[in-house]
Amino acid sequence: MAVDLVIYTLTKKSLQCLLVQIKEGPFADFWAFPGGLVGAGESLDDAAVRELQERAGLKKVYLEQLYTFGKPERDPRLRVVSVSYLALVPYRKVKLQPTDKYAEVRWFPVTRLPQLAYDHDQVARLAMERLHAKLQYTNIVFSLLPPEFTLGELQEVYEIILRRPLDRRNFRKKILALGLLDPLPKLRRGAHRPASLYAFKRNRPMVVEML
Amino acid sequence: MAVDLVIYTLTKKSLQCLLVQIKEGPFADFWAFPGGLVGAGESLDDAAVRELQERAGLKKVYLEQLYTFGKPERDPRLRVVSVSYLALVPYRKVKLQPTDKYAEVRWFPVTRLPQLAYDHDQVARLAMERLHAKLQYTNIVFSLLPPEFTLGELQEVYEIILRRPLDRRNFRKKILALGLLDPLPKLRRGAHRPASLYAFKRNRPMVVEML
DNA sequence: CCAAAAGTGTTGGTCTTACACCCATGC
DNA sequence: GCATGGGTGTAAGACCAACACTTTTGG
Repeated sequence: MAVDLVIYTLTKKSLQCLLVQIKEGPFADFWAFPGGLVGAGESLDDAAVRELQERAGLKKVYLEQLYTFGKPERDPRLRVVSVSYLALVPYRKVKLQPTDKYAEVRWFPVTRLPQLAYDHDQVARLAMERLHAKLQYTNIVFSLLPPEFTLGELQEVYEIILRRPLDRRNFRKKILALGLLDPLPKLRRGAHRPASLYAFKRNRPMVVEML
Repeated sequence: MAVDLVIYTLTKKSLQCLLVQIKEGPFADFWAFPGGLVGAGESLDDAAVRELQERAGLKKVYLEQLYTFGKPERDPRLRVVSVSYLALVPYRKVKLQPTDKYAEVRWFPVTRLPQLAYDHDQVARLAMERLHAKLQYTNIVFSLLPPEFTLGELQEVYEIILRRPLDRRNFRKKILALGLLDPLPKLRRGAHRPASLYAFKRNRPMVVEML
């Protein structure tokens, strides 16, 4: 009984996920999603939270169960049923934890994943599908963003994950009409015209037709 | 490691699910969703298919994984992680299989479920939510219907599961426009004006915006 | 002839999409 | 002054919801 975590974050204008390089066994040197066995007195959710903490030093981020993989042959050594989880973390808060459990731990853009161990290519596909879908009918995008952001940044997140351009005027109209955002009396100043900052009124997952 | 099945069917103008009455242990006499341990060399999906076969004498129906429940205390005797599945079966094809594993096995309308063992009330809630959602954006309704049906019957299925009335003209327009149905050169004759029969062109789950 | 379900179109409102120009700033 | 992203409105078409009468049959 194990959990595996697909941990997504946004950085360098791309969606990335955390992978670990396996040290030993038949999949040595392969990359995989981080995971580990579930403790005897531990719930699945607890195990996922713990794993997230051990890898990224984070608690209290968006975390949901994805799917359970249970083909007997998925791990050639012994039977391991694995419950996969999807996590969304804001890049700024992540502190990758040093560990000798793995040869390496690092972020990969989801468009350039290496070959994955076990059945983790299936996991990767499922996680992306789920993320796509949930982005459109829930507000979970907040968990990838810093507390304050511009509408341009918000739109950029959608464009990166959905891989399609959105019309700026329509996007702003739609999002503002939902009334999920508080306009802040501040501006983000940068190289160009300053942009108003916004914050989510509620940082709690809700189902809302976003697009 | 166990699987539990929420098996839905339609009969007597209501949505019903199959429950079993537990014989022994702390939940003796309680009703629960049928389920059982996963065999050593068996995949989760295979275990679910087997369980469906053992209870309802059915293969090849719609079956999907729902969610995995893994709180250590969910079964007070020993830790059992349970993977729940959702199945949709056409009532006419079901042959409830005799068994002495349970005190009783029978259909309950989903609106009148008894108190359930373990965490099966959660399972019941989740299964209903999933069914509601999937009915609207996939064509899985075909798995609850006989091969030939009238538009009135199809509409009735939606009304029963979604628990809201639909406008007949709009419903027909929408469904026919999707082009998923073949009109058959036959009529269903009954007490009143005969209705044309239809069949799904493809009996394979697909994502389609049905409503 | 009556009850019951089948069948059928139109309209108004809402929602979605497409589209172009000026603005504020840093360099 | 120019390059860059910020900010804004409108019009056409698609889609959706509401609505009532006639037909066909069995009993």
